[in-house]
Amino acid sequence: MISTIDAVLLRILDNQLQVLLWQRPAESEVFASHWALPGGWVYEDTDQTLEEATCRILENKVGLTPDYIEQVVTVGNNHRDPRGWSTTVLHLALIRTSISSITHSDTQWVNVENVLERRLLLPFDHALLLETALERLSTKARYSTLPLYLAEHELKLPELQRIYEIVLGNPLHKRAFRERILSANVLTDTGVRIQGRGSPATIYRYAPSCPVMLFDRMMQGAQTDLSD
Amino acid sequence: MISTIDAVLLRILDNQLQVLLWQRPAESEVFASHWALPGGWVYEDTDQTLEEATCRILENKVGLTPDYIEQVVTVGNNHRDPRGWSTTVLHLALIRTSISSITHSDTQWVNVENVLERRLLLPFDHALLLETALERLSTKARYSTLPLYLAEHELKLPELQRIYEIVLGNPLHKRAFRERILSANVLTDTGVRIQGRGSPATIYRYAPSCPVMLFDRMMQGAQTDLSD
DNA sequence: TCAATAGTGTCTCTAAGACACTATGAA
DNA sequence: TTCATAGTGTCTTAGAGACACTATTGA
Repeated sequence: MISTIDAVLLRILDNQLQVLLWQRPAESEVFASHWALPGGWVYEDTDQTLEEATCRILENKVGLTPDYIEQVVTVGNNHRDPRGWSTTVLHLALIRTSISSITHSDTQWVNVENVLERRLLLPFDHALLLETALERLSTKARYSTLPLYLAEHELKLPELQRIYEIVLGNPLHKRAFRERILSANVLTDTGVRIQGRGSPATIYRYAPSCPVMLFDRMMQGAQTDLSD
Repeated sequence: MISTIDAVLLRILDNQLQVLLWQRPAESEVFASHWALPGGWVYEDTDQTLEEATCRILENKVGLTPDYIEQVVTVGNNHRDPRGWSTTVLHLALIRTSISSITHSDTQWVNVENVLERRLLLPFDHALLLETALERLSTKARYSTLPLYLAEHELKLPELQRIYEIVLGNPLHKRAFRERILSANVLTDTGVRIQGRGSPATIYRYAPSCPVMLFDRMMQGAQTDLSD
């Protein structure tokens, strides 16, 4: 049995979700040189656990250490790989933009839209895997602080709201959003105020190791098109 | 690599959650004749998908076809099986009591408490797997109609409330519970009223194939000890 | 001065929680 | 008649959604 690990590693750039793709080696038996989700085999001799294997693959093949990794689902069947029965453990990984750029040369960040709208075709069932991981992210964004892992350690609330809106695909109410996030008690006011185009914004900080906090209501988002 | 599927199959009897255990063969290399979670290998020649393999294993080894099966997590590491690296895809399965009894002779239903309180020791990491599956069930019970799959197709609302309370481990408010469940529109009033000790209860019916409906608030349960 | 941005005040609405109440029928 | 059980009425509460408002500062 072919047994692999795949990762959907996401970041936010220019108000868009981007996924990291990895170029399959030119000597691959199938889909040679195609751009795919980064993945690899478990090395039973050196990896103690699946989690360890996932970290190793991301560090070695891609060169990144994401702030957050979560197992999404395991897909196994006899048609996803032309070579025969194949199983993959799919992971969702999030990284903040500021540390996302130093990757290996056989990788590139692409807007997820390009894959979703079939402008960029991925091998195997990787498009479906991407969709599954994105669905997990947007579902959790409705009731948790998970998208915080896409933000910098020091951030402005409007920035974080924008991240949520990108992940959810719809606008949010500024008032409700602020109350919600601040009530989770993961952000501390640094006291710094940053001046931009308008009124100065408060800079908050979150602990890199802070847990994902859960709310007990889902956010629906705004019906109207106003986010402020 | 040893790659298996395991299932936590649950039912409710006598106001208790029960899990189905399966006796490992006497000739097993490890944990021979021990009671364990039912599981088995994927047969790449005959199983088309992981889901198919899961159903086959439950039908062949146990003799049951659960109403609901969901993948929970995949656990892989080098210490869960004394023989070496081992991966298992854990599933949560629910079955209604009335069809749960005709099982193979090398199986038995036991109260989950016996495992959780270490009165009954399971081999490998099966106790941990059981806890993981139970946590998934109780988490989902807080915001979905999932526990309906533990109930009969025709049921009284107080019965269903009791099932939720067993799964959640705490009492619920009758008023809020009724509104919630009925608002999900999965139950239809059969018009039948059943008389028991007290006032006659309305019999509702759910479609065997009805989807798990999600609420957008979590149920907290009652602080006080009243459920009616 | 004006436009863009951050942030607050406050009203409504919905569903959960709290609790008392009525209705029914077996023991 | 009593009491266990099913089911309803209605108030409170918390938080999301709606929307208007003030405050600050760069262009």
